[in-house]
Amino acid sequence: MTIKMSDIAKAAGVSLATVGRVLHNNGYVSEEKRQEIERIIKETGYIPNRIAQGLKKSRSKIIGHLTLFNPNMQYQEISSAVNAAAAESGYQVLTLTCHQGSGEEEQQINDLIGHRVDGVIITSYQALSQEWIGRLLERQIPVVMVERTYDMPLVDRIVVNDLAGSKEAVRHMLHKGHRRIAFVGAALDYQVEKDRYAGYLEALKEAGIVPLEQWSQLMPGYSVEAGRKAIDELLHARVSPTAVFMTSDIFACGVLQVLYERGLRVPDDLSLIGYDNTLSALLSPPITSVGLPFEKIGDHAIRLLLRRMEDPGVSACSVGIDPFLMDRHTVRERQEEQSL
Amino acid sequence: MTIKMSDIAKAAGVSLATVGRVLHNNGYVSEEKRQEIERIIKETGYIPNRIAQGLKKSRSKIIGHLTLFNPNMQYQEISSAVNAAAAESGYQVLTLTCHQGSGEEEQQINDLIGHRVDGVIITSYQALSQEWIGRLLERQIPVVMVERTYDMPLVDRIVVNDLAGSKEAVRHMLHKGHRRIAFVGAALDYQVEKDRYAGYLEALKEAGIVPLEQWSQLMPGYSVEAGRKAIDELLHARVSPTAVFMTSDIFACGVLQVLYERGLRVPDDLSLIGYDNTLSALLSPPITSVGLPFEKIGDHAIRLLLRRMEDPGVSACSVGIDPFLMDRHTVRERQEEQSL
DNA sequence: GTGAAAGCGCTAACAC
DNA sequence: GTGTTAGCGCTTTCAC
Repeated sequence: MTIKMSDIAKAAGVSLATVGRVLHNNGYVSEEKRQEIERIIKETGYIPNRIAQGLKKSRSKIIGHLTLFNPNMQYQEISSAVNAAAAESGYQVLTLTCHQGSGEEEQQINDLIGHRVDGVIITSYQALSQEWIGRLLERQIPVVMVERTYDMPLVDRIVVNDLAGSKEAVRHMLHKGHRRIAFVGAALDYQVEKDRYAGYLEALKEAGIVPLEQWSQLMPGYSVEAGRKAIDELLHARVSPTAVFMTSDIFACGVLQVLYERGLRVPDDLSLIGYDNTLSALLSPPITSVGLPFEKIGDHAIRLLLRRMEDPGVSACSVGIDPFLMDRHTVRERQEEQSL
Repeated sequence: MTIKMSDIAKAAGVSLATVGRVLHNNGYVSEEKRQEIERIIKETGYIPNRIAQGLKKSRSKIIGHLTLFNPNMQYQEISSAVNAAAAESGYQVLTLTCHQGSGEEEQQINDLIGHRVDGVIITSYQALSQEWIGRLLERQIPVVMVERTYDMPLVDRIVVNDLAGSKEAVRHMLHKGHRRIAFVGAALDYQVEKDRYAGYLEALKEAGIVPLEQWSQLMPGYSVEAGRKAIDELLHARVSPTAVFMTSDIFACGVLQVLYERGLRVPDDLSLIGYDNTLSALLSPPITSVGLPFEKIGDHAIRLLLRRMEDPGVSACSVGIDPFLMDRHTVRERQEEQSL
């Protein structure tokens, strides 16, 4: 049998309430008894039963995190940041990792509700429809969405300024003298990808460049294979690009593989910039990538959740996060005369 | 207010017990009432409160998973597999990710105990001393260790047959005609690394080869940087190797970077095999790697936990898992006359 | 077939 | 300063 509060009380010859006062450090307890109770707690290694606390207080002190399994590591990074931030506020995180398109949503949402989580963070969960989120809201469970968000009342959002991120990346290429710049991204079904594509187009527009249609490779999803296909197309373009901006490091993996096979070098033969700043550091060569401040994202997510727990009716807010460019020198300097 | 069992009972005009019988599908309930109760449950979207269930049954239906944050993705894979296996048995997983050497252990163990997890899976947690594991055992919480294990009574283990894995990798190189084969691993503080090194040595011994001391690069830890340093040493060896076996894909990242910088190609100039089969598929070129069957590991971990929950006194057992060689053709065929 | 009731371990309002 | 007590939502034994 595990030791419980009443055991402590009995051993110390006091009531449950007094033990409770010592544990929560509130109310008056004589110094003498306090010492004695603390001694017994330490000695017996008593740890309060969170389940009982949860039942009593209608707070589980557990936060749910719905995320995707993904070969890229950004979700792992966010998950880690969320865990750390939650722990600081005395919460634990129940992470449910969904495999895209698996139809596990209902079960997962029910599991979270069943455990009476105090809030839910949804990270880049493309597959999760508003209906499921509604199930949480009905029950007054605060929800924060990260990166791929819906504009729903009562749902707070953390929005990465992807337009600025991709614009900065493409501008970096422009400053280095590139004018034939290609884009590799996923289908424009989601806001993130729309923004990243818009950033690309805007930066070019500022420079007075109209990109060839062939230079925009919009792939069905994020994968190494998609990266391979994209670069294959680009290398066969009527006018081939001198630089390629990709909306995910996972595309970069495929791109680098094809270049490697053909004996083309980065940045000598082609300049590259990726996105997420996760895998990019591990590749050959390590590539410049747009990075996200993961800890900041985790902190904000928890903060928004806590805010809404205190005041469930507060109107939804949207926190903007600025990405940064992690330069690993994979954009080559080009001379004027070389440009198109 | 969330809806609860008594609400269902009231709406159906029956007692709590009858609703309970319907929910758990045991005991006799008239078909009529059953239908009515089921209808109301569906209509109201009632979801049982796991916290109350947990308190009553002294079972949280939560399993703890202690793991490491790591740029390699093996833990993410294992985590995913554990989640899936747990879900199949009606459990959820509370994953606590530790950053090596951070001293978070006590807090994390206490959190798990506080939540009264029904069992704990410990994955490759080099930093976790037996003392902390003892805290769990004292409380009769079943523990399964994966990969880096201690030989403790009542602790079940999942042991990867790393000796066989690395032996197979090195034999593969030998079959292809290599005789100058180098080893890049982490310090031999842990059994995994000892086994992997032993497999390397045994395979060479079988072939009657005595490796140069310089060919064994035992690095302080797993990192890209360590991979870079190791290959640097190997390229400057008195007699340079034609093939390199690495105990982690993360080393391969660094190795490939250095080779790339020097214009050396894989497998033309150097043959490579990695370990874990995670990052290896993403690199340029994708490299042959020793892979672990992650789902199997997750399944076994959960199975062992469930077994011990039923029968806490059962003697500790150790499940062996065989790795496999994922061939991506990064070991070049060598002619006889080229060998040493 | 169905219901009443005790109690899981803890919290907090209230009484002394 | 300290103790008593009424639940939190559910399970399950026992009685009818």
